[in-house]
Amino acid sequence: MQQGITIGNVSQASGVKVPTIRYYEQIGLLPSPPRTEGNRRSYDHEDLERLTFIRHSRELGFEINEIRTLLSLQDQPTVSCEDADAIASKHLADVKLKIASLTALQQELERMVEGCSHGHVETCKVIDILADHGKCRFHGE
Amino acid sequence: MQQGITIGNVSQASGVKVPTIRYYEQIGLLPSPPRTEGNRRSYDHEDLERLTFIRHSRELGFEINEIRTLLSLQDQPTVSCEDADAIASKHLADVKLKIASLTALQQELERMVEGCSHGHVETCKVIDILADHGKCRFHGE
DNA sequence: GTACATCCTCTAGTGACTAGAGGAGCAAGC
DNA sequence: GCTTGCTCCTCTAGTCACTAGAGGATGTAC
Repeated sequence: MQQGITIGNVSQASGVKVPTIRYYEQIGLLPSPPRTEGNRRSYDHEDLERLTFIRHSRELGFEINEIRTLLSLQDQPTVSCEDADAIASKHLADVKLKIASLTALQQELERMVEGCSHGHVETCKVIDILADHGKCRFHGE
Repeated sequence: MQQGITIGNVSQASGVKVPTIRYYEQIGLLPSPPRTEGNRRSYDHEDLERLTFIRHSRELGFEINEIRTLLSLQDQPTVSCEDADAIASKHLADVKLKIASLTALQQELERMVEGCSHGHVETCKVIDILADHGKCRFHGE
């Protein structure tokens, strides 16, 4: 006789906000749980694990559709994990690119801020660099 | 007798797409240019500079509202550049945080991908780490 | 004159939520 | 039993910075 977990409790336990949980149900990422007599959602331990999986994946920057694939893979333990590996590898490559781009950006911003004369806008390096792309060393993305 | 630049040309020159230029006009980031007899937008060199400023700022990750402030600062050259400096400094701090977070994430993803057995999902590190937050060393953001 | 490119306006869609309205259910204290 | 206050329900609309597409007008090259 296992009684269900309320959405509030599953939210606390998983770290996913209540409206977000309902949103995940709406888009089919989380199965619709049974309801109580009073029409409240009633979750079990498996739902909590699934939500934790989702939250963790989101934290790691995976998109909802990638998570959809990862979740369906998790449900089929005997399948080859090639797909999961591909998703993670692609994601890793993206992250590396982003770090490189942000590092270049950081240098440019530092140059801007350090160059700030703390005087008038006329002589401000911040505005100056933004206005004239030629003075900028950042050409990332 | 200076004749106006078409939206297509100003788009090419600035690197901002045509619909985006119209969008910027709609939200009041770029002033509405005069129109030709045939109702086409007619830009001048100043508009091009402004657009370049916007594009560059967006590339550097500034938000539209920050750009609004930076642009209005640019228009008042005798004002103190404190505000511009504050915006850039805050942005720099954000970027540094993001780099730190992404670097932790990168390590975690590398651990996932390297640990992949290239076998079945059952023994796949990728799925394993996502499912069990305790096995993950990434607690960033 | 006829293709074809470019332009116009307008509405709606994207991703991943978040906010708010308006109402119902439930547990605790009096 | 009754009130208070919390959690829950559904639904719609808003966020950010664009992007896509419909349906039509204008401009230009041959």
